[in-house]
Amino acid sequence: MLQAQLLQRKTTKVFKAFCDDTRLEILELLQSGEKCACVLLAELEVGQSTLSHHMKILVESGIVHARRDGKWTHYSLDQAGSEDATQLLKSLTTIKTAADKKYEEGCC
Amino acid sequence: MLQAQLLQRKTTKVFKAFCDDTRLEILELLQSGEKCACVLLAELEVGQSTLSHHMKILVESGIVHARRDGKWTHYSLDQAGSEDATQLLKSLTTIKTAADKKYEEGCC
DNA sequence: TTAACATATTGACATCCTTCGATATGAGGG
DNA sequence: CCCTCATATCGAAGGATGTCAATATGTTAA
Repeated sequence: MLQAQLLQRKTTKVFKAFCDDTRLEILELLQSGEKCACVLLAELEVGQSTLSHHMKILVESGIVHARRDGKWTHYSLDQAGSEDATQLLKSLTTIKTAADKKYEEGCC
Repeated sequence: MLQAQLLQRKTTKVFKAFCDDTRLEILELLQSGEKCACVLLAELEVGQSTLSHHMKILVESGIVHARRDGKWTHYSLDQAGSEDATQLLKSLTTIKTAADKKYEEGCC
């Protein structure tokens, strides 16, 4: 429901950027530098509204930066946002060797 | 359709591990060390079949390692898989400063 | 072998996500 | 002020995902 989505963690939003084939293609296109939406549209096999939807997700995740220039919007990889995502991934998957570790073998 | 899922990139599978609140909770629980499924089940507010479903996704993404011990299954963060995911994220978001960069401003 | 327990799988249902076509918004040029 | 172009938003359709209850599988102990 609506409420559930609002309560969803920001973290899931970040990683959803990488969970769709079309978005991965977009990221790969942006690896060679900033690109206009119309250029991305020409390279991809999706409709214009679909591209707009994906760009919104990418921008809101912080992975991509949007720069408006007149009628055009130029997109580029956001290095700061990407670094944040990397740190987030690392912290999620790092084992905390806490001093107060206990009950390790107490299963069931 | 079925075909579409089969053709989906392995990359999306990896990052889907981080795209659900319950799975993030599981990862956080595993940060303090290996844990039995029954322990995870006690800590989370989901049914047993749901937990099993999430553990399968986490294991198949490479982020979590499963160790079978009699009736019990112990899960832990897979450091190698996590490192792979981090590298994947980095490579997806790194700008390639290619020597043959060109047509930078050629929009539309 | 049977019973009890831990985990996995199945089927059903609701929600979420991707996609499209149609339309709205917004900017520039004539 | 209109017209055109670039992008965004809306509404609908279908596919993917998360969840549960029920059941299956597999392991240990009696």
